[in-house]
Amino acid sequence: MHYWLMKSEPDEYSLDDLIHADAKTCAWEGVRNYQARNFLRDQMKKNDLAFFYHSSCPTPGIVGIVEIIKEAYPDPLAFDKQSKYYDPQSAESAPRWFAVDVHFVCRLNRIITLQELRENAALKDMTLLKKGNRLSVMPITEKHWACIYFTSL
DNA sequence: GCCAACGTTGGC
DNA sequence: GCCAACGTTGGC
Repeated sequence: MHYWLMKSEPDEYSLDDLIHADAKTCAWEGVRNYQARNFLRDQMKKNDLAFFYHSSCPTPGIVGIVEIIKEAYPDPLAFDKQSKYYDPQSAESAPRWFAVDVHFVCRLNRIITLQELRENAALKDMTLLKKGNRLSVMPITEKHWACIYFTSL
C-alpha cells in the first residue's frame, strides 16, 4: 500500500469536478513528465490512496482524498490529435504516457494549505515542499500522510 | 556528451 | 505578470 499526492489545477479539473463526475471517477490523464510517469506506471497500485492537491490557484493546498481504482494503462490523450496532450512520438504500439483511474473518497473538512504544510516541522522533508519540486505525481510517506490527515480532523 | 536556448510549472 | 527552478531539445 502506497500513498501519493496528485496535483491538479482547479481551473482544469477540481475536486468538485470529480465529485460530480460519473461514478465519482475519472481518468488521471495528461501526465507529461517522465519521473511522474514512472511513479504512476510502475508503483501506483489498485487501492492506493492519494491526496488531491489544488495547484496554480489563489490558495494552493490539499483538499481531498482519492483512491486508485485502475492501474496504469496507455494515456488515450497521447493518441488524440485534438488534445493538447497529443504526443506524436507516443505510438499506440509503444505508448510513452500512461494514465490511471481514480475514485473520490472524501473531501477534507478543511483545505490544508501549502502555507500550513510548510509551517509544520513534522512535514519538512515532504517532496512537495522541496525547493524547485514540480512533480505532479509524487509518493508520500505513511507518517506524512497520517500527520496531514489528522491535522485535517 | 555538452550545453545554450527554450518551454513549463507553479508560488507569489 | 514575474521569475526561479527545472526538464527537454537539438546543434555541435
